[in-house]
Amino acid sequence: MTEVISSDVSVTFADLGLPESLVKGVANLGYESPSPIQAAAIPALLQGRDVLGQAQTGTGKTAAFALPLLARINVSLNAPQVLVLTPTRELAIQVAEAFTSYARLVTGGHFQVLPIYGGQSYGIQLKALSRGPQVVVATPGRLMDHMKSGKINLSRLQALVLDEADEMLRMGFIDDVTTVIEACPEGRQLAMFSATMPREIARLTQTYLNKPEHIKIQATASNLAQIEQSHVMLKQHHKLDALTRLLEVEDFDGAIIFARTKAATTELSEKLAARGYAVAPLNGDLSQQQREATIDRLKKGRIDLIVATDVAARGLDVKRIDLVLNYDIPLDVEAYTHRVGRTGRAGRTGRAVMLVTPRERGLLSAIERTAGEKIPRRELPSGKDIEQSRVQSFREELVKVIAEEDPSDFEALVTELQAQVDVPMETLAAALLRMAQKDRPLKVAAHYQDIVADVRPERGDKRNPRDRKPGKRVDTSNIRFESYRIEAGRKHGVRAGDIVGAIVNEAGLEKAYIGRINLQDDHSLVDLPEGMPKEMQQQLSKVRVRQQPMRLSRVTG
DNA sequence: AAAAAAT
Repeated sequence: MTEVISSDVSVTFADLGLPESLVKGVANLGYESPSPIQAAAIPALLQGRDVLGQAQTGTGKTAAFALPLLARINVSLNAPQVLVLTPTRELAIQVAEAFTSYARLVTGGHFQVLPIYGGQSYGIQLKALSRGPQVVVATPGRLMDHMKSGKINLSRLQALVLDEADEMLRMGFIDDVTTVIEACPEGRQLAMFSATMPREIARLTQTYLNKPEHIKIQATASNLAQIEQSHVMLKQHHKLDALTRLLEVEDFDGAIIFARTKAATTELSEKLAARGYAVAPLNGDLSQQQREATIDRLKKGRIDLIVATDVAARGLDVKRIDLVLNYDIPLDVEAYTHRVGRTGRAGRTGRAVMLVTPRERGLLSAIERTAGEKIPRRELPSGKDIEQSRVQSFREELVKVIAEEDPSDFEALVTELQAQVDVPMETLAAALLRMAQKDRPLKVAAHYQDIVADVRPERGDKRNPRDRKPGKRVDTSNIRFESYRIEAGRKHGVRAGDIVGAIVNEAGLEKAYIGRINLQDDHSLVDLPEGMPKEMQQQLSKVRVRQQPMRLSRVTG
């Protein structure tokens, strides 16, 4: 096994034995020197050896197999010589595009790469197949369809590649993949690539590979993708509000949000669209046309956000994605690595934030164990953070308008208006600011006030009714549940939708706070009163956990 | 329990 720790940076693609046309081809695409996986895999594949290649996401695995296999293709033979299998349709399209771009300068004969996948009309594929493409990149289902009807001839196949190999050898795929492997000619080369390789599947690879070169690129500071990972611990029903807060504060170009189910992606996408985001869902229930259009729109910047199932977890290479939000924690540990790897492509930096509910703690530690690193916890952005971020983007817009749109036309009108309403310029500007903020208030930070005077214990001790539900029998005999009645009204400046926080000690309720946060549609999250001593904050947050923060939906007084 | 992959 070749364990590469760091590779010689002075190695060039030409040094690896690639023909000149391909060296020029990659140079035209802006690749200067091979990445570690490329440096190790290209020579082995050129020699015709089987390869098991493992390297982090975003480090050029596609080129690591595409370049050497292209080098060995007979361009004047119009029959499939290289076959790549991928777990999703989009990946098949993407890998086919990569092959085409590398081979642009390959001349002599009629070179073609063909993606074969479900959801696309048979007509196009049959016509293209009859022209005898040298490279076929396929998803298993449709490929087998063509194999059964004799529309694809694999007799001249030299090499087969399993992209995302661990996924291709999993339950759902293994039968199809085995069928394809067995249909390939004796002596064909076999290569498997993936960023992840669970132990039980690694064992399985050995039954297919023939004396493989096992290449494993260890993550080092220089080749490890610079992805800043973190998680937030919260309750399920706070997730949507948490997400909108994160999206407001995190500066991003393109982002991908991962949800657990197909239904959740559509639902969440609609909710975000209603909040003004340029967003679309992506899942396997959408038509293939829609799926492709959505990715295209993300690439071209017509949308900035997609909400996806794990259909988009692997391989998807969209350079502008700089933020990955795991709205739901992935159920399988490998998926985490792949989801997060949608950012930080080809040496770029990225961020990944995951929402975790307390009952998912175990999953989080499982992920940390396999990833071999801690995913630090962070707090949610506070109202103050949101306020700062909104003011900042408002300021940027202001500067832009002054620089690019020349607002001097309005200056005379400003003078006139000021004279008419007869207020200082600051007041006028403040009023204009208030009008300009629309549904994203610029003043949002929570303002708390002490309302201890109106807090009275509710008559009698109440058992928490939730713990009395059958099947959830908890011994509550030693726990005293206390309720407090908080009457606050107009005289305290309290309004509907305001939030109550309380500090409780052994003697009972010590202080209650009433506060308001002006975030649109965001009332379920409570910000801690500013300037409170740290230990009091802890008590408050503890109370929040045990007794839901009360929300005054009706105001008396 | 989810999603993916042929129709």
